Amino acid sequence: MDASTRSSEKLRQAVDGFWETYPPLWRMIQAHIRLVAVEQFNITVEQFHILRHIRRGRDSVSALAEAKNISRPAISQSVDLLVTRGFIVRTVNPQDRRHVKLDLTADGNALMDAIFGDTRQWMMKTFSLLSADEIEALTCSMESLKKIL
Amino acid sequence: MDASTRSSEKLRQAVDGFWETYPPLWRMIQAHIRLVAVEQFNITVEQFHILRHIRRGRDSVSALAEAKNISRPAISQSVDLLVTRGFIVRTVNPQDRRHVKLDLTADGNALMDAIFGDTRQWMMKTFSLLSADEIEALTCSMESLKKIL
DNA sequence: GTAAAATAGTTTCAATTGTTAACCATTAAC
DNA sequence: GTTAATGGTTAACAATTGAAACTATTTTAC
Repeated sequence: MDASTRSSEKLRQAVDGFWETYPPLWRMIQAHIRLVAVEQFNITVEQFHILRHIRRGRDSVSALAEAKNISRPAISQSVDLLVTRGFIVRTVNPQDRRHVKLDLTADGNALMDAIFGDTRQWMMKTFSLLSADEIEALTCSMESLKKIL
Repeated sequence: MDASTRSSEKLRQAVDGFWETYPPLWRMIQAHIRLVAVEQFNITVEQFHILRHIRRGRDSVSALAEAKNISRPAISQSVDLLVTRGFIVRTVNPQDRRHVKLDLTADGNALMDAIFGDTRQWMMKTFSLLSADEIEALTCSMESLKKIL
Protein backbone atom coordinates (compact mmCIF):
# COMPACT_ATOMS: atom_id res chain seq x y z
CA MET A 1 0.00 0.00 0.00
CA ASP A 2 1.55 3.30 -1.02
CA ALA A 3 1.44 6.52 0.96
CA SER A 4 -1.35 8.15 -1.00
CA THR A 5 -3.60 5.09 -0.67
CA ARG A 6 -2.94 5.05 3.03
CA SER A 7 -3.73 8.72 3.50
CA SER A 8 -6.87 8.38 1.42
CA GLU A 9 -7.86 5.50 3.68
CA LYS A 10 -7.44 7.80 6.70
CA LEU A 11 -9.57 10.42 5.02
CA ARG A 12 -12.29 7.90 4.32
CA GLN A 13 -12.15 6.88 7.96
CA ALA A 14 -12.58 10.48 9.08
CA VAL A 15 -15.54 10.98 6.74
CA ASP A 16 -17.21 7.79 7.93
CA GLY A 17 -16.58 8.80 11.52
CA PHE A 18 -18.24 12.09 10.84
CA TRP A 19 -21.39 10.47 9.52
CA GLU A 20 -21.63 8.18 12.49
CA THR A 21 -21.02 10.88 15.08
CA TYR A 22 -22.28 14.30 14.18
CA PRO A 23 -25.71 13.68 12.74
CA PRO A 24 -26.83 11.74 15.84
CA LEU A 25 -25.27 14.32 18.15
CA TRP A 26 -26.88 17.15 16.22
CA ARG A 27 -30.19 15.34 16.38
CA MET A 28 -29.87 15.07 20.16
CA ILE A 29 -29.07 18.74 20.47
CA GLN A 30 -32.02 19.67 18.28
CA ALA A 31 -34.24 17.43 20.38
CA HIS A 32 -33.08 19.20 23.51
CA ILE A 33 -33.64 22.64 21.99
CA ARG A 34 -37.06 21.50 20.85
CA LEU A 35 -37.90 20.46 24.38
CA VAL A 36 -37.19 23.86 25.88
CA ALA A 37 -38.24 25.95 22.90
CA VAL A 38 -41.55 24.24 22.29
CA GLU A 39 -42.54 23.54 25.87
CA GLN A 40 -41.55 26.85 27.41
CA PHE A 41 -41.74 29.33 24.55
CA ASN A 42 -43.81 27.65 21.87
CA ILE A 43 -41.38 28.35 19.05
CA THR A 44 -39.95 25.77 16.65
CA VAL A 45 -36.33 24.74 16.41
CA GLU A 46 -36.04 26.47 13.06
CA GLN A 47 -37.31 29.68 14.59
CA PHE A 48 -34.72 29.30 17.32
CA HIS A 49 -32.01 29.01 14.69
CA ILE A 50 -33.21 32.15 12.97
CA LEU A 51 -33.03 34.04 16.26
CA ARG A 52 -29.60 32.54 16.88
CA HIS A 53 -28.35 33.79 13.53
CA ILE A 54 -29.77 37.25 14.11
CA ARG A 55 -28.06 37.40 17.46
CA ARG A 56 -24.81 36.40 15.80
CA GLY A 57 -25.07 39.28 13.36
CA ARG A 58 -26.98 37.86 10.41
CA ASP A 59 -29.38 40.73 10.70
CA SER A 60 -31.05 40.91 7.29
CA VAL A 61 -33.34 38.66 5.29
CA SER A 62 -30.68 38.08 2.65
CA ALA A 63 -27.98 37.29 5.19
CA LEU A 64 -30.26 34.79 6.88
CA ALA A 65 -31.24 33.21 3.58
CA GLU A 66 -27.60 32.79 2.69
CA ALA A 67 -26.66 31.50 6.12
CA LYS A 68 -29.45 28.94 6.18
CA ASN A 69 -29.37 28.17 2.49
CA ILE A 70 -33.06 28.69 1.99
CA SER A 71 -34.98 31.18 -0.11
CA ARG A 72 -35.58 34.79 0.86
CA PRO A 73 -39.36 34.45 0.73
CA ALA A 74 -39.15 31.60 3.22
CA ILE A 75 -37.06 33.71 5.58
CA SER A 76 -39.26 36.72 5.07
CA GLN A 77 -42.28 34.75 6.17
CA SER A 78 -40.59 33.22 9.18
CA VAL A 79 -39.39 36.65 10.21
CA ASP A 80 -42.94 37.90 9.81
CA LEU A 81 -44.14 35.40 12.34
CA LEU A 82 -41.36 36.20 14.80
CA VAL A 83 -42.14 39.91 14.45
CA THR A 84 -45.81 39.42 15.22
CA ARG A 85 -44.78 37.23 18.14
CA GLY A 86 -42.67 40.11 19.44
CA PHE A 87 -39.24 38.50 19.29
CA ILE A 88 -37.83 40.56 16.41
CA VAL A 89 -38.17 44.13 15.19
CA ARG A 90 -37.63 45.33 11.65
CA THR A 91 -35.93 48.68 11.16
CA VAL A 92 -35.58 50.27 7.76
CA ASN A 93 -32.12 51.67 7.16
CA PRO A 94 -32.55 55.41 6.44
CA GLN A 95 -29.33 55.45 4.41
CA ASP A 96 -30.60 52.75 2.05
CA ARG A 97 -34.30 52.26 2.41
CA ARG A 98 -34.15 48.88 0.67
CA HIS A 99 -32.36 47.38 3.65
CA VAL A 100 -34.36 46.17 6.62
CA LYS A 101 -32.30 45.48 9.72
CA LEU A 102 -33.45 42.76 12.05
CA ASP A 103 -32.94 42.92 15.80
CA LEU A 104 -34.00 40.83 18.74
CA THR A 105 -36.39 42.51 21.12
CA ALA A 106 -35.88 42.26 24.88
CA ASP A 107 -38.26 39.29 24.78
CA GLY A 108 -36.31 37.72 21.97
CA ASN A 109 -33.07 38.08 23.85
CA ALA A 110 -34.56 36.68 27.02
CA LEU A 111 -35.89 33.70 25.10
CA MET A 112 -32.48 33.09 23.55
CA ASP A 113 -30.74 33.34 26.88
CA ALA A 114 -33.12 30.79 28.33
CA ILE A 115 -32.96 28.25 25.52
CA PHE A 116 -29.31 28.61 24.74
CA GLY A 117 -28.29 28.61 28.38
CA ASP A 118 -30.28 25.47 28.96
CA THR A 119 -28.89 23.74 25.89
CA ARG A 120 -25.35 24.76 26.72
CA GLN A 121 -25.75 23.26 30.16
CA TRP A 122 -27.02 20.04 28.68
CA MET A 123 -24.15 19.91 26.20
CA MET A 124 -21.62 20.57 28.93
CA LYS A 125 -23.11 17.77 30.97
CA THR A 126 -22.89 15.46 27.98
CA PHE A 127 -19.35 16.44 27.08
CA SER A 128 -18.30 16.05 30.70
CA LEU A 129 -18.57 12.30 30.20
CA LEU A 130 -15.33 12.62 28.27
CA SER A 131 -11.95 12.70 29.96
CA ALA A 132 -10.05 15.98 30.20
CA ASP A 133 -7.71 14.81 27.44
CA GLU A 134 -10.56 13.87 25.17
CA ILE A 135 -12.19 17.26 25.66
CA GLU A 136 -8.90 18.91 24.87
CA ALA A 137 -8.53 16.84 21.70
CA LEU A 138 -12.11 17.54 20.67
CA THR A 139 -11.73 21.29 21.09
CA CYS A 140 -8.48 21.09 19.20
CA SER A 141 -9.91 19.24 16.21
CA MET A 142 -12.89 21.54 16.02
CA GLU A 143 -10.42 24.39 15.97
CA SER A 144 -8.56 22.90 13.03
CA LEU A 145 -11.82 22.04 11.29
CA LYS A 146 -12.98 25.61 11.66
CA LYS A 147 -9.88 26.82 9.89
CA ILE A 148 -10.65 24.99 6.66
CA LEU A 149 -14.30 26.05 6.35
CA MET B 1 -9.06 29.18 40.03
CA ASP B 2 -9.87 25.71 41.37
CA ALA B 3 -9.83 22.50 39.38
CA SER B 4 -13.58 22.29 38.86
CA THR B 5 -13.79 25.87 37.59
CA ARG B 6 -10.95 25.13 35.22
CA SER B 7 -12.50 21.98 33.86
CA SER B 8 -15.85 23.71 33.46
CA GLU B 9 -14.05 26.39 31.49
CA LYS B 10 -12.67 23.70 29.17
CA LEU B 11 -16.13 22.27 28.76
CA ARG B 12 -17.53 25.65 27.86
CA GLN B 13 -14.76 26.05 25.30
CA ALA B 14 -15.64 22.71 23.72
CA VAL B 15 -19.31 23.62 23.54
CA ASP B 16 -18.55 27.01 21.98
CA GLY B 17 -16.20 25.34 19.52
CA PHE B 18 -18.97 22.99 18.56
CA TRP B 19 -21.39 25.81 17.77
CA GLU B 20 -18.82 27.60 15.68
CA THR B 21 -17.76 24.52 13.76
CA TYR B 22 -20.48 22.01 13.32
CA PRO B 23 -23.49 24.04 12.10
CA PRO B 24 -21.52 25.75 9.29
CA LEU B 25 -19.93 22.46 8.26
CA TRP B 26 -23.25 20.69 8.31
CA ARG B 27 -24.76 23.48 6.26
CA MET B 28 -22.03 23.09 3.65
CA ILE B 29 -22.57 19.36 3.49
CA GLN B 30 -26.32 19.78 3.14
CA ALA B 31 -25.74 22.34 0.40
CA HIS B 32 -23.54 19.90 -1.44
CA ILE B 33 -26.06 17.08 -1.09
CA ARG B 34 -28.81 19.41 -2.24
CA LEU B 35 -26.80 20.29 -5.32
CA VAL B 36 -26.47 16.70 -6.47
CA ALA B 37 -29.80 15.43 -5.15
CA VAL B 38 -31.95 18.21 -6.50
CA GLU B 39 -30.12 18.85 -9.76
CA GLN B 40 -29.55 15.27 -10.79
CA PHE B 41 -32.29 13.31 -9.07
CA ASN B 42 -34.93 15.81 -8.10
CA ILE B 43 -35.26 14.64 -4.51
CA THR B 44 -35.02 16.84 -1.43
CA VAL B 45 -32.29 16.66 1.19
CA GLU B 46 -34.80 15.26 3.68
CA GLN B 47 -35.69 12.48 1.27
CA PHE B 48 -32.00 11.75 0.87
CA HIS B 49 -31.67 11.42 4.64
CA ILE B 50 -34.56 8.98 4.76
CA LEU B 51 -32.91 6.85 2.09
CA ARG B 52 -29.63 7.12 3.99
CA HIS B 53 -31.24 5.83 7.17
CA ILE B 54 -32.90 2.96 5.35
CA ARG B 55 -29.60 1.96 3.81
CA ARG B 56 -28.03 2.05 7.27
CA GLY B 57 -30.62 -0.39 8.57
CA ARG B 58 -33.40 1.83 9.85
CA ASP B 59 -35.75 -0.15 7.71
CA SER B 60 -39.14 0.45 9.29
CA VAL B 61 -41.42 3.44 9.71
CA SER B 62 -41.02 3.37 13.48
CA ALA B 63 -37.24 3.11 13.33
CA LEU B 64 -37.11 6.07 10.95
CA ALA B 65 -39.48 8.11 13.09
CA GLU B 66 -37.34 7.46 16.13
CA ALA B 67 -34.11 8.16 14.29
CA LYS B 68 -35.36 11.44 12.87
CA ASN B 69 -37.44 12.43 15.87
CA ILE B 70 -40.61 13.03 13.92
CA SER B 71 -44.03 11.38 13.95
CA ARG B 72 -44.77 8.08 12.30
CA PRO B 73 -47.46 9.50 10.03
CA ALA B 74 -44.95 12.04 8.69
CA ILE B 75 -42.51 9.25 7.85
CA SER B 76 -45.26 7.12 6.41
CA GLN B 77 -46.14 9.87 3.96
CA SER B 78 -42.56 10.58 2.96
CA VAL B 79 -42.04 6.87 2.41
CA ASP B 80 -45.20 6.84 0.30
CA LEU B 81 -43.71 9.42 -1.99
CA LEU B 82 -40.41 7.60 -2.28
CA VAL B 83 -42.25 4.36 -3.03
CA THR B 84 -44.26 5.92 -5.83
CA ARG B 85 -41.03 7.43 -7.12
CA GLY B 86 -39.57 3.93 -7.22
CA PHE B 87 -36.73 4.35 -4.74
CA ILE B 88 -38.14 2.20 -1.94
CA VAL B 89 -40.19 -1.00 -1.71
CA ARG B 90 -42.36 -2.04 1.22
CA THR B 91 -42.38 -5.72 2.16
CA VAL B 92 -44.68 -7.12 4.81
CA ASN B 93 -42.90 -9.46 7.18
CA PRO B 94 -44.69 -12.84 6.98
CA GLN B 95 -43.60 -13.72 10.55
CA ASP B 96 -45.25 -10.60 11.96
CA ARG B 97 -47.59 -9.08 9.47
CA ARG B 98 -47.69 -5.78 11.36
CA HIS B 99 -44.10 -5.04 10.36
CA VAL B 100 -43.39 -3.49 7.01
CA LYS B 101 -39.76 -3.72 5.98
CA LEU B 102 -38.38 -0.92 3.83
CA ASP B 103 -35.70 -1.55 1.25
CA LEU B 104 -34.01 0.52 -1.39
CA THR B 105 -34.74 -0.53 -4.96
CA ALA B 106 -31.94 -0.79 -7.49
CA ASP B 107 -32.79 2.77 -8.51
CA GLY B 108 -32.71 3.87 -4.88
CA ASN B 109 -29.33 2.31 -4.34
CA ALA B 110 -27.95 3.82 -7.53
CA LEU B 111 -29.19 7.23 -6.44
CA MET B 112 -27.59 6.82 -3.04
CA ASP B 113 -24.32 5.67 -4.54
CA ALA B 114 -24.26 8.71 -6.76
CA ILE B 115 -25.16 11.30 -4.13
CA PHE B 116 -23.23 9.81 -1.28
CA GLY B 117 -20.21 9.04 -3.42
CA ASP B 118 -20.17 12.58 -4.65
CA THR B 119 -20.61 14.03 -1.19
CA ARG B 120 -18.00 11.73 0.28
CA GLN B 121 -15.55 12.84 -2.35
CA TRP B 122 -16.25 16.46 -1.56
CA MET B 123 -15.84 15.84 2.16
CA MET B 124 -12.59 13.98 1.63
CA LYS B 125 -11.31 16.84 -0.48
CA THR B 126 -12.30 19.27 2.26
CA PHE B 127 -10.81 17.19 5.06
CA SER B 128 -7.63 16.72 3.04
CA LEU B 129 -6.82 20.34 3.77
CA LEU B 130 -5.97 19.13 7.25
CA SER B 131 -2.62 17.63 8.13
CA ALA B 132 -2.30 13.89 8.71
CA ASP B 133 -2.04 14.51 12.44
CA GLU B 134 -5.12 16.69 12.46
CA ILE B 135 -7.10 14.06 10.58
CA GLU B 136 -5.94 11.45 13.06
CA ALA B 137 -6.99 13.66 15.97
CA LEU B 138 -10.33 14.40 14.36
CA THR B 139 -11.12 10.74 13.81
CA CYS B 140 -10.03 10.04 17.34
CA SER B 141 -12.26 12.65 18.95
CA MET B 142 -15.24 11.58 16.89
CA GLU B 143 -14.58 8.09 18.12
CA SER B 144 -14.67 9.20 21.75
CA LEU B 145 -17.70 11.38 21.09
CA LYS B 146 -19.53 8.45 19.57
CA LYS B 147 -18.97 6.45 22.75
CA ILE B 148 -20.93 8.86 24.94
CA LEU B 149 -23.98 9.23 22.69
C1' DG C 1 -30.93 63.85 -15.99
C1' DT C 2 -33.43 60.00 -17.10
C1' DA C 3 -34.07 55.10 -18.63
C1' DA C 4 -32.46 50.59 -17.57
C1' DA C 5 -30.51 47.37 -14.45
C1' DA C 6 -29.59 45.72 -9.98
C1' DT C 7 -30.76 45.02 -5.15
C1' DA C 8 -33.71 44.09 -0.96
C1' DG C 9 -37.65 42.53 0.36
C1' DT C 10 -42.59 40.96 0.08
C1' DT C 11 -46.80 38.66 -1.77
C1' DT C 12 -49.05 34.87 -3.96
C1' DC C 13 -49.66 30.24 -4.96
C1' DA C 14 -48.69 25.46 -5.02
C1' DA C 15 -46.13 21.50 -3.16
C1' DT C 16 -44.11 19.26 0.77
C1' DT C 17 -43.73 18.27 5.48
C1' DG C 18 -45.37 18.01 9.87
C1' DT C 19 -48.91 17.15 13.82
C1' DT C 20 -52.95 15.10 16.08
C1' DA C 21 -56.80 12.06 16.13
C1' DA C 22 -58.99 8.23 14.51
C1' DC C 23 -58.53 4.08 12.29
C1' DC C 24 -57.25 -1.04 10.59
C1' DA C 25 -54.73 -5.22 11.04
C1' DT C 26 -52.06 -8.17 13.64
C1' DT C 27 -49.99 -10.07 17.69
C1' DA C 28 -49.45 -10.64 22.80
C1' DA C 29 -51.41 -11.14 27.41
C1' DC C 30 -54.42 -12.78 30.67
C1' DG D 1 -61.29 -15.63 23.58
C1' DT D 2 -61.76 -11.05 24.86
C1' DT D 3 -58.67 -7.16 25.83
C1' DA D 4 -54.58 -4.57 25.32
C1' DA D 5 -50.54 -3.31 22.80
C1' DT D 6 -48.00 -2.68 18.53
C1' DG D 7 -47.04 -1.15 13.70
C1' DG D 8 -48.68 1.31 10.34
C1' DT D 9 -51.94 4.15 7.53
C1' DT D 10 -55.57 7.65 6.55
C1' DA D 11 -57.74 12.16 7.17
C1' DA D 12 -57.87 16.87 8.24
C1' DC D 13 -55.43 20.61 8.95
C1' DA D 14 -51.40 23.97 10.02
C1' DA D 15 -46.71 25.39 8.97
C1' DT D 16 -42.59 25.63 5.89
C1' DT D 17 -40.57 26.20 1.61
C1' DG D 18 -39.60 27.56 -3.21
C1' DA D 19 -40.67 29.75 -7.78
C1' DA D 20 -42.54 33.51 -10.00
C1' DA D 21 -44.24 37.88 -10.00
C1' DC D 22 -44.40 42.08 -7.68
C1' DT D 23 -43.06 46.82 -5.16
C1' DA D 24 -39.79 50.02 -3.73
C1' DT D 25 -35.32 51.87 -3.75
C1' DT D 26 -30.73 52.65 -5.40
C1' DT D 27 -27.08 52.31 -8.86
C1' DT D 28 -25.39 52.33 -13.51
C1' DA D 29 -25.07 53.79 -18.18
C1' DC D 30 -25.84 56.71 -21.61
